[in-house]
Amino acid sequence: MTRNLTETQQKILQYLIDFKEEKGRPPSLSEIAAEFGYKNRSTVREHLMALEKKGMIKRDEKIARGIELLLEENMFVTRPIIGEAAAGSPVTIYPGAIDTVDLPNMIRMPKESFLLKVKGNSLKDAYIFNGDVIIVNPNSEPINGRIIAAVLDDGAVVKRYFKKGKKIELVSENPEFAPIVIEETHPNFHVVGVVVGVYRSMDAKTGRYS
Amino acid sequence: MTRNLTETQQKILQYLIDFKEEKGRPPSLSEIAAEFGYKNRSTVREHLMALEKKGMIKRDEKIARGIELLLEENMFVTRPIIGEAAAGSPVTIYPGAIDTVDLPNMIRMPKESFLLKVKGNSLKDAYIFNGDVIIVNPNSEPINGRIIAAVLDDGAVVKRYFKKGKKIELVSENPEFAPIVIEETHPNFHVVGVVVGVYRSMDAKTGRYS
DNA sequence: CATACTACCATACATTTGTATGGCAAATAT
DNA sequence: ATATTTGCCATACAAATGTATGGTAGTATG
Repeated sequence: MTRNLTETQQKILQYLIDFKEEKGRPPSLSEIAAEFGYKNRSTVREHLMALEKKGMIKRDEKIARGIELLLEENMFVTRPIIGEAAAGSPVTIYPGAIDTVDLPNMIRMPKESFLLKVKGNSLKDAYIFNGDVIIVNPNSEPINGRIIAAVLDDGAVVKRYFKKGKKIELVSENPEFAPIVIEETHPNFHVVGVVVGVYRSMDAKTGRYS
Repeated sequence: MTRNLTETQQKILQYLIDFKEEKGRPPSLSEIAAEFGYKNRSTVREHLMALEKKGMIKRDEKIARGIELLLEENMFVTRPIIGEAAAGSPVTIYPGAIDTVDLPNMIRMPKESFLLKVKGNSLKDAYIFNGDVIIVNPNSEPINGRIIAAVLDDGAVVKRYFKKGKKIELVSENPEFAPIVIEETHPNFHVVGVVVGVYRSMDAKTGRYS
């Protein structure tokens, strides 16, 4: 029966997802009503029943906040990749999502973090390869020796970070590229975040990237 | 004030985590009481207040299921690794967790999947290295060419899977190891799951694994 | 035109849920 | 030995929450 959702239903479903993501629990009928300006919980209930009928949620009747999101049962969740990163030559980070990657359900983005898809094999000495997805956490402080993503002048770089006095050294994993040394106060340098992990999907038929 | 938790408090905290993991929402006082055989919600409330005082949870007072797990606010969530896997030589998968890995918060296990830590560099031709964590999905059907984890006789193998007629060929990424060929009906062969991804934490100071 | 669906409201009701206070027994600390 | 903490219970209460039924309006659908 999974017909298309009406506009209202879509908005409510989105709210259910966002609310749960943020607060860690589903909203109550009252909370949904307040969000959408409904003066009545019954209205909300009807929408929820519609969403249930269409297979988007499962309601635990009689139970407070008994809303289960069936979307989350999927094994894979599609997440946006907001740019591409290469080690040697800077690559622009696009403002919007340019690509998506299917991450296992277990992989859920904290709102702050984002993904970059690695282009080329210039990071191979750090065991990061073409097509890998790096997880960047913008809230981590850069620590000497950690791999960071940064904006430098006209593009983005992914390099190992070393702060030495008032100078910052950005070292590529690939010895072919000489370290970049800049002043701490460099006007067009901004650390985007620390690379906290690498994820590689095994979806590809071969699992190889060459 | 984060003193050590009493035994009861630990059990309740664990229940909060498990419940939320499974049902997608925190439990109510009644549900906790039922679980532990308390005839009274006040008892539960006292334990929750103790947990809050000790900084383990945050309660949204007056709100149904207003229990926030402060553990989950952390950027990293500790997940159990249930075994170690090498490409060449089979390694036992232990029944319980033998080790843990800190995954970014974004990485949350679907109940079905599990993690294996890779030992040695024998999978290096698949760009999987010592210390990497592979994500195994037991519900995926093995497809020719995919890397699978399987139990063979006395241990576990992680190899590329090829089914050719009534024979199954398990190919190591490392050419030093000859392919294993078994009958489809081999009594002690069981596919554990398909390797759907690889995760590598960048926690290590250097980010290198050698 | 009649029918069905969507979207909202009002009112009423029963449960669930969290809160509050007081009491009791056993273990632990001073 | 006396106080404190821990762990549990009983009872009562108020608010939050989900349910139920009936009503109005607009818009599609046949």
